Amino acid sequence: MNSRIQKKGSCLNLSKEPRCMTCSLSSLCLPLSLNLEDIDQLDSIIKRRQPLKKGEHLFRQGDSFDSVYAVRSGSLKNYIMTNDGEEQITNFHLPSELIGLDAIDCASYPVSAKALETTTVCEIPFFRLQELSNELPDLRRQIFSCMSKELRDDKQMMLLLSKKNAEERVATLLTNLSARFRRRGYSQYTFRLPMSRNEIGNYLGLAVETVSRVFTRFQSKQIIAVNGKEIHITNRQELLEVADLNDYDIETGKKLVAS
Amino acid sequence: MNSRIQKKGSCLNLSKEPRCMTCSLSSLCLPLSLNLEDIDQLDSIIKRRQPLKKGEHLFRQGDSFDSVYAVRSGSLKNYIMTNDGEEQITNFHLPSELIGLDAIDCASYPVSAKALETTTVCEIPFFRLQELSNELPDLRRQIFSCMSKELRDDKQMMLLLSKKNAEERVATLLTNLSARFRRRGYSQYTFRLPMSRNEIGNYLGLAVETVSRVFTRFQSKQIIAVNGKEIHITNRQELLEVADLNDYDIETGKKLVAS
DNA sequence: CGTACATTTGATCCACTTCAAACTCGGTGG
DNA sequence: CCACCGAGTTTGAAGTGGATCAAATGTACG
Repeated sequence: MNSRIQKKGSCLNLSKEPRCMTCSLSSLCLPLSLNLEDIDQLDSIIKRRQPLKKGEHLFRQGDSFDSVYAVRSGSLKNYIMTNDGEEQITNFHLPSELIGLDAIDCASYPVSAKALETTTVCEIPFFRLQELSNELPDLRRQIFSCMSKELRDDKQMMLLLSKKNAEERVATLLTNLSARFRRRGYSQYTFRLPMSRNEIGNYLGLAVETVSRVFTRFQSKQIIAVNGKEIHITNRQELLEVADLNDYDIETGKKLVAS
Repeated sequence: MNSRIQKKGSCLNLSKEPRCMTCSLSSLCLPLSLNLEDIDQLDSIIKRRQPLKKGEHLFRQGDSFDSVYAVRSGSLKNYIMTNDGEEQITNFHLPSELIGLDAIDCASYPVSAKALETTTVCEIPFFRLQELSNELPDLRRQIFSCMSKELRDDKQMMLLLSKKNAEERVATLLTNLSARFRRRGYSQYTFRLPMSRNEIGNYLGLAVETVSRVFTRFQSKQIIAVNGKEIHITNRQELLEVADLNDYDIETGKKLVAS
């Protein structure tokens, strides 16, 4: 049995001196198409951090910007503040995902990042990443690529917030999380939500109560099984259909959403 | 009277061989902190295009990606399609603004871009921009900067769609357009909306009728004066307040939006 | 094992949507 | 020159999805 057999997702490199090359996330983090030599260089600039406890901030809106982060384990939320102190969650981050790219031309972070659970991250000092990216076109391309993907995700989020009803929103989130867990090597059918119902509602532009009711409705329709934060997707096909374009009520055939 | 006196906004360089250095938008477009030598190089890769007529596409979702564009005059909308053929407008673009950065790591454009009126653009072939940005760290930084700004704007849009009511949404859009016109050298108080009420509603996640009603309400409150697409901002202060956090009804003191 | 907090469930309310119809305005052809 | 057309816009009236309010239930944790 060789090291290739290790279960994905459970093989985080937790040694004292972790290195990008041996990190189990390397194929995901920064999805790097760098050659090994380049990875060595990237490795040399990455700083490890003490794990964050649930509720701790990685950084706050307004903090001076100096690093991008890659999530190694756990999860975080990004949020911005309205003038009257409400928060609006703009993203959730799971392992292998990058945080802080939207600050790249700023003196300070435009959003806050807070741990949803115990979380470890790799810190990538930006000024050094930038120096290094001057020499490595592939690395540069990867950074562009990450930002560009985030832009596209944002547009999808606008569509969701602007056009989708409550069921479609929740179904879209579950579908999305499922795909991300899968990509990390976890089950796409059974997973644990790292965020509270409140945070789901905040993110999706819904009241907590509505999120809860949709979960209940999905359960009675046998689409998912819910136990607290544990989710099991029972009928993936149906969930996908609800997420994408459930314009007509299945029972009545009546139109639910305007054109 | 010297050339400095020209009215800003009406001094677009329309000669046969326009150059970035002499373009009146140069201080805005790509907000370039490049030195003159660099500008010459940028200039050499920019292609000019036939003006687009109202309703024509600059590119469509799915078209192969090869250029970013800077708007020289006129305006465009970006939109994505839902599975059932509805459109969701994700952005409006006024002169000096860049289009297409969200495609940077894609083979094809993830959104469509359509002219709202007669529109001229500068085409910047991306492969050449990328080549050139390899040599010019400042240019590279500007591209990052533009993408990063768009990311931040997107988060604000999510907040709008998720938390703001109809009046706040419309006020936010007007405030935003006002600032952008101002930045281009036009009046921040009097301007012409390049988009229809329908497009405003689509963008803001509201029904056309709601947009129209808010306009009427703002007029009766003396916040703006509307004549078709012509907008005059009568009470800027009030408009800003409505845009930012009008949580309580001015008349009744009753809470309008949940916390 | 009890207190605080998260989630669920029920009942009511309301901002916005939907449906319907009138109106405005630029263009166009008789 | 004006009647007419169609698209865009406004206005009115009614309906509804989700928010809000209220309260019960479930759950984590010191």
